[in-house]
Amino acid sequence: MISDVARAATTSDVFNAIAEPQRRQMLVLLRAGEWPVTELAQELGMAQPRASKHLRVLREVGLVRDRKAGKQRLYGLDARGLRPVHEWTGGFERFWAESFDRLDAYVHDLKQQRQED
Amino acid sequence: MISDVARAATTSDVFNAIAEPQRRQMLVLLRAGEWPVTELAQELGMAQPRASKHLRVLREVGLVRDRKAGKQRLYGLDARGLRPVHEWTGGFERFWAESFDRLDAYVHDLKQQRQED
DNA sequence: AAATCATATTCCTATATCGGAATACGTCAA
DNA sequence: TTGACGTATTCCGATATAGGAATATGATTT
Repeated sequence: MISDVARAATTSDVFNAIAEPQRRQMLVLLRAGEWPVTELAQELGMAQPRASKHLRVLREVGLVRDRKAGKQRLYGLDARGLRPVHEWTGGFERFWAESFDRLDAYVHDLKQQRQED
Repeated sequence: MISDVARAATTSDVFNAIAEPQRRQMLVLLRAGEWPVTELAQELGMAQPRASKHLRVLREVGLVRDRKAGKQRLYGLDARGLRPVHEWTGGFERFWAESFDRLDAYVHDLKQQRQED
């Protein structure tokens, strides 16, 4: 009996995929073009199996595509999946400008509060 | 001896904080203004402790601020932390337009390849 | 102080992940 | 076929979470 409780969504969505710093680095490198696993690994200073695992996650969420190229396997970027993330955060754009004022007010209130304690 | 290996970064950064769907929903609700925990929980159909835990994560990464309001504690949005995410994904903007073409070509190649197998 | 309402925390369990090491798999060349 | 090279997978171990339930903490009112 496999309980479905505990950890809801997993690495199978883009938000989770890019939550890992090293995977983000990989995506950045891939903007320059296609890379074989080994070179990516070397560039990022990680062992090859580790690179392969991260690439697998990226592939599973569709951020990366691979194709055979002789002995090698070249990984390439498919950035379309990042668009929803960009748009989601974009929905907060007007707030992070606002936040400054609001925050100032907030901090001000806090100080008042402290003095009153 | 606490090994530092295993899971690199944790919930202590924004990317991870927003990797959780429910936390994203919270942030969206918070755009409408400040909310007490209980109402947020109810709106999202989750128990109060759960909401508190998620809010704690959001607070720790700075996406949310709270202030006392009588018996209640009102949570408010501080969207500034989302800006880096927006900008990071924005760095791929020109690629997700491109991707269509590149992908078409890719898929085309794939078909060729399959036929040759 | 006691009761009450609002929120945070703790304890426990199930699972998800990351990393390393070893190894399996695939492909090309001799 | 056998090497050799490039890449993926499997098998650990350690840790990070998420959720639930129960409980502790805070603040307000009577």
